[in-house]
Amino acid sequence: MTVPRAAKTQRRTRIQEEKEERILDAALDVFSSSGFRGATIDQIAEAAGMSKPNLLYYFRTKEAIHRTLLERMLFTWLEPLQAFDADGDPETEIRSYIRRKLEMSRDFPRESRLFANEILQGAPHIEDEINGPLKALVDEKAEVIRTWIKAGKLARCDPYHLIFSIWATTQHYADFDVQVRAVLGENRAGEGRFEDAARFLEQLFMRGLGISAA
Amino acid sequence: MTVPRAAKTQRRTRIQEEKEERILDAALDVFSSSGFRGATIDQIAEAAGMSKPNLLYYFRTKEAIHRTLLERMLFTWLEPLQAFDADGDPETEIRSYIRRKLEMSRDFPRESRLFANEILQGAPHIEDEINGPLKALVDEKAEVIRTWIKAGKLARCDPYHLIFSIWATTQHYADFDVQVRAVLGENRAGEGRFEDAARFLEQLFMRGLGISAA
DNA sequence: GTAATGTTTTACCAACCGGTCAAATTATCA
DNA sequence: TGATAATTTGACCGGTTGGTAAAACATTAC
Repeated sequence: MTVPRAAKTQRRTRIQEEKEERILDAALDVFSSSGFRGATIDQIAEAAGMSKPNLLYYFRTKEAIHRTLLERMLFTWLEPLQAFDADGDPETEIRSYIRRKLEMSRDFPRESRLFANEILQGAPHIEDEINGPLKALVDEKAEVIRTWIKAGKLARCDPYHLIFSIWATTQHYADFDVQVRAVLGENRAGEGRFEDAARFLEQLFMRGLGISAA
Repeated sequence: MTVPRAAKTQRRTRIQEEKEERILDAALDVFSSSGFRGATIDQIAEAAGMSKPNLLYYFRTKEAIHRTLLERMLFTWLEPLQAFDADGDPETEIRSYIRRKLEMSRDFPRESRLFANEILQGAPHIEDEINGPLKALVDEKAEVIRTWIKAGKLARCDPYHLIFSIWATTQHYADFDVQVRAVLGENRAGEGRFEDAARFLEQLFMRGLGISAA
């Protein structure tokens, strides 16, 4: 008996902590490469090195694992945009935003793919977050960009599509990694590809937005 | 008896033609929003308005449907890049490439998502196409871009990352449609969003690549 | 019209899926 | 140490899944 399944808000054993972490890590592997429906508990359990019932002792359902992963991911995912500072100057802010997003694609590709999978399938599990907090945050930062434009610090452009294009270009290196590697070939697909991408994107956006050339 | 299942290269009945088309259309719906593993034959059959065994009379396996869709899609998908003309001038070529890719995101979002799903999951079914024809095509066009740069018609930049960034920004409007709509809100998420995107992207790339301002 | 061919349906199967249960095992702590 | 609570396991269940078999039904060609 004893129903500590997935923690009762308090009192988490060392084992609980450890196993839950292992499950989430394994689940991130599986969900990010198969989507929610395509993933099976057995796959996750095997990747985590435990039996299915044992896994279900820590997370009651497949959805519970998925939900936990999405919550964690969303937080870190939006952090770089949070950092966007209205008082900073556009060049620094945009340049470092691109850089941070690119670093996230490099260091957390599975999280990026988890998110991509979720959105691709219509965001059934994070509809509220998308329509609520995420939209609010983007609205806020779009306003910041607009003030920069009004102050003549930035070429006139649609701030929403600017944000979309930064998301798209940076996340591409995580979500379409297989394609990027294949196209670049063995010589150029090493870790250096992120440096190359950073150089290209910074130039593109700096010049494209009428900021001093890169 | 009679084993015409999925066509014996010749002699296709009107009914065959018609039903296969209906199946592929339904399958595109399902695969593009659930991925290969997440899709079920039953879902496809229901969407196509026929029984599962009936569907399996036309396509022997789930994989056969998926393979057919991917083949068709890849052809149309790469066509715009094919059109990239070395003798044209960079401004026209790049501008119309962006425009065509954006139109494809608008008119064939399901195809875009089918492709995105496949790449996200590691491209298990189109590995060969990616490493072969696709890479070759990109290599060829990257060379075209390089000659433009050498001729001083374009700012110096990495042609591969240029192509990636066009792919990423345009396909974003199909693959991340749910997010785009949510962020833009009801007022600005109408069909006009593609016009806005086109305007923004053309400006970004034209200026970013050192071509006359948009 | 009838025979051959093409199409659809009903019934079915074995494997897999998410999840439960109760018993067995292990860790914790007084 | 022993009692108690935490963890792990194997056996199991009902529903779903990809796919088959065979017969009923429809269409076409002669």
